[in-house]
Amino acid sequence: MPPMRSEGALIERWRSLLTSYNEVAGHLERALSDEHGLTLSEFEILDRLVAQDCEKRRMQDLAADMYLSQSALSRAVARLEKHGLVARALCEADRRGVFVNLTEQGLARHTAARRTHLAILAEHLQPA
Amino acid sequence: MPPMRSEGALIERWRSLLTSYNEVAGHLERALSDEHGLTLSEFEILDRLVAQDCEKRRMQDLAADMYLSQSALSRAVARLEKHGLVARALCEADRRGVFVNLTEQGLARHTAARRTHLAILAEHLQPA
DNA sequence: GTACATTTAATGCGTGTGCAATATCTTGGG
DNA sequence: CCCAAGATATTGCACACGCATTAAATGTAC
Repeated sequence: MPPMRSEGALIERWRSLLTSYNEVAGHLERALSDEHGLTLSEFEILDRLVAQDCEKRRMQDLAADMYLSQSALSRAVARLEKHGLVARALCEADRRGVFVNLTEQGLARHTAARRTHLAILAEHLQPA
Repeated sequence: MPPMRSEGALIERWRSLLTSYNEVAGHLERALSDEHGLTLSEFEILDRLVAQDCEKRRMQDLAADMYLSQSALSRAVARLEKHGLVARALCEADRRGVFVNLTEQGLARHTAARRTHLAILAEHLQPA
């Protein structure tokens, strides 16, 4: 059996994580939605697209370092495309794959939203 | 302007929080649902009911130290009641209020689910 | 005592999510 | 060449959530 003494600490850390996450995520989602019309997931996708190099923009590559399920990612990208922030393109080398490319609008939106993002983090993410 | 040097660290801490949360919450929700038919929120409600003293079981008191919105809490409690795990009772002193009481079944379900909860935390919650 | 504001919980509604099933394409074996 | 197995992305479906609204009870001012 695992040591009993660690259970309390384990739960405490989880509660702390849960509280911190919900505090920050709540404010972040509201702010991103109200000020920029973006879901947190949508912002995270844009954030990865501006950072990653061009070769790594297929759906599966996005999915690989995100927390979203395959279907949620697919729909989030569909929403972004519908609003003109990304463009999907067939991958010619492997026609099963789909490339996701940032548009000018998408880059601009991310740049604007990034300010809000940082402001909310500075305000609500505990320093330790 | 805030110091630029802190921005990177801020984002890094947020990313870390996001990753940890989703890792643990994902496994936790699956396990609680598959093995005990409980949502994470429902388990958290039960968990608070077994811990709090009798005077603090009104909806608003539950809401006070939870991350859920008022409506989400209301519906979660409704689900728990529908499955016989809690019972709602009118508060006679202030007939707007609603008391939430754990049933025998609710206590038993929590006891069982708690094992799963701890096991998942031990397995997926990073030690630091 | 009646009218208005406040508090408390429930409900209508739209939406983002995960799971399972599906569609399309690629790869490997015969 | 063809067909089964695997990989990749999308879609059907049920559901938990938040926001805004509503319903009911309490409190307050006149």
